[in-house]
Amino acid sequence: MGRQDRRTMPLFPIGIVQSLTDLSARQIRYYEEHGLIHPARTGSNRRLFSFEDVDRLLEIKELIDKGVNLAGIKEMMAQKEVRASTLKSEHNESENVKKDLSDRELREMLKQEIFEAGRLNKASLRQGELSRFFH
Amino acid sequence: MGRQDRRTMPLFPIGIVQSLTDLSARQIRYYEEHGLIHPARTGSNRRLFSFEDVDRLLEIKELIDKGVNLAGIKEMMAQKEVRASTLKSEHNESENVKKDLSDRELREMLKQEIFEAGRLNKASLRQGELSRFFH
DNA sequence: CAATAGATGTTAGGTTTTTTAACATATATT
DNA sequence: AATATATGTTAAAAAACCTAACATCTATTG
Repeated sequence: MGRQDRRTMPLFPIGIVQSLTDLSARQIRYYEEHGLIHPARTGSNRRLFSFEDVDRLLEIKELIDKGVNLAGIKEMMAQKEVRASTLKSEHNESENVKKDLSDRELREMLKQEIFEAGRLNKASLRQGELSRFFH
Repeated sequence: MGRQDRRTMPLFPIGIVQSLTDLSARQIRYYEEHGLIHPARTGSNRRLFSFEDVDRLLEIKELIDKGVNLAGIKEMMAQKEVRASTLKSEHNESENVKKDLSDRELREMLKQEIFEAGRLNKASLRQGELSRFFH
């Protein structure tokens, strides 16, 4: 939960996001207009982007560079969403299993999870996604 | 090196830092004026704060809340600096030692380092420092 | 080929944020 | 009582951001 908050916490105004993604403000707003991203807003209507938003923009940019049009990108994002929630529900199943384990086993699994987190972190640096880069 | 860049990369305008730290802009600028933080500037002279800067501000805030005055905080920061560079040079020594190890040993140490990174991460969540929170 | 749709650039006018500098205030120290 | 410290408040200018409109370029389609 905490980790999700961090990925989705609104932090960056559009200017920072421009320099982070090398996209123009026009492009960023256009992608929002077409539902590819959903940045938060401040009380005074400024856009505020999370790490997750910036990640999505970087993915969008890559696909744009490959010649994929917005419809295609939208579709790919949607499919990715499906895959993610599938994985999540699978993960939840294994979480339920955990409920029946002994303390010792739990501690062992926790150690392993922390280790895996670190390992994944390292591995993901290669694919240039920002929030992973920053986590 | 990459990790250092991430901690020190200028990302946040002062407005975000205000909401992140619950300090007033006046306070933040005053602390800069007195050398407690050194935020970067954009080409157009706006302050841009890194995770490290925000961390420092959170530390400053804690000390302020404890009644420490700026001179005291400055001193504590300086001492902390000394401790950090001591640790760093110690770390460098152990890095030098590594140069003479076998591949197998190197791989083992790397695993251990990654694990430690994860462990430290967890532990530090309690003390409310932002960049650790986000790493 | 002409018309249309998609993606981005550019411009204009208005609002918000940030900056520095100055002055005000409250509290602690001398 | 005077001074120093820390912060608030205000003003004016510069920069960033907002929406909306119009322009341009490219690809597709009739």
